[in-house]
Amino acid sequence: MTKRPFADALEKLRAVGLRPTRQRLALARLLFENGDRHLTAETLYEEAQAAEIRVSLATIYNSLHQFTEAGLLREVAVGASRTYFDTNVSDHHHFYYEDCGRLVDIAGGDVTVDCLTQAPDGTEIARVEVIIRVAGTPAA
Amino acid sequence: MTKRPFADALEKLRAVGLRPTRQRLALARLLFENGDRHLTAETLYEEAQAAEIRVSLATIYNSLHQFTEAGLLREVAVGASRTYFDTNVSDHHHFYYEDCGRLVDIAGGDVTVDCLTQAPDGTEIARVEVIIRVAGTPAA
DNA sequence: GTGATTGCAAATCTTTTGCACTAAA
DNA sequence: TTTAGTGCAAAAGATTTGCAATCAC
Repeated sequence: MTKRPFADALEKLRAVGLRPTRQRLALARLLFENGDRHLTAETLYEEAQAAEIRVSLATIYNSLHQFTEAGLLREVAVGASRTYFDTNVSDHHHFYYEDCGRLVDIAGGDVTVDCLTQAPDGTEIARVEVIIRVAGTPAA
Repeated sequence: MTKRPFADALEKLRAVGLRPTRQRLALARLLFENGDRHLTAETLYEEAQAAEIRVSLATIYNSLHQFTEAGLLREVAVGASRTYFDTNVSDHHHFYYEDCGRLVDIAGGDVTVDCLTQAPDGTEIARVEVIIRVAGTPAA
């Protein structure tokens, strides 16, 4: 990590043109100071409460979407029950542990996808998403 | 298709041990008589109403899940807004048109996935799901 | 008959929205 | 000051649940 957590979060927000409010700064620190993470709005909300950060659930949702739009987060679609956000925005894929609902990154280079079928005219590929669904729970 | 739609639906339900009620038979016919389809509970409900089939939304949900558990349908996770069900249960993947929300099958053989990372001990791969997200709307 | 299935309406859960209040520039 | 951002509480949308009525066997 870094030794200037506050300054880093500030810079991160400024870089994408988001006004660095108290809430956004605090959430950015929770999100980005602890390496690659996968979390839901509810998870982040609980973390914020545990850290005594005063922020509403509505603001959590707002921030998650703004961060995503700004490219600081990525949405991962695993199912219809809730939305996961990934702090790792580099090109990579996921294991999804169906029994515990956990997501685990697979490094981008470790998965190769070859598709013989073209996207139709007038369209272009936005992203290729691979989810490897796993039964059972990882030891970790 | 076939020339015995009713008998086929009946057989399909019997084969998986689901009691062939009026509702399940009618839904099975809607689902399986028209080739490969991707639909949501709401979509199927509207179709049923259009076809003058008396069935409640709760029963639609029940049936979709029972059919899925029985292996007659497959759930496709594209996002958190709603659940899609696919009548094609063979090994294949999907294009997802983000602008119109449509799913299109990609034949199983047309996508190759190579993963160098193993699933952890004590777990096993249930399914590999590839979704190619496409911006724009297909001509069709 | 008897247990499975259905329909309805209410409940639940996640996410969004409207709007008055607060804070950043 | 001026505009963007926040919190609250209500609304919305998808799905589930409880339970009495109905149906398949």
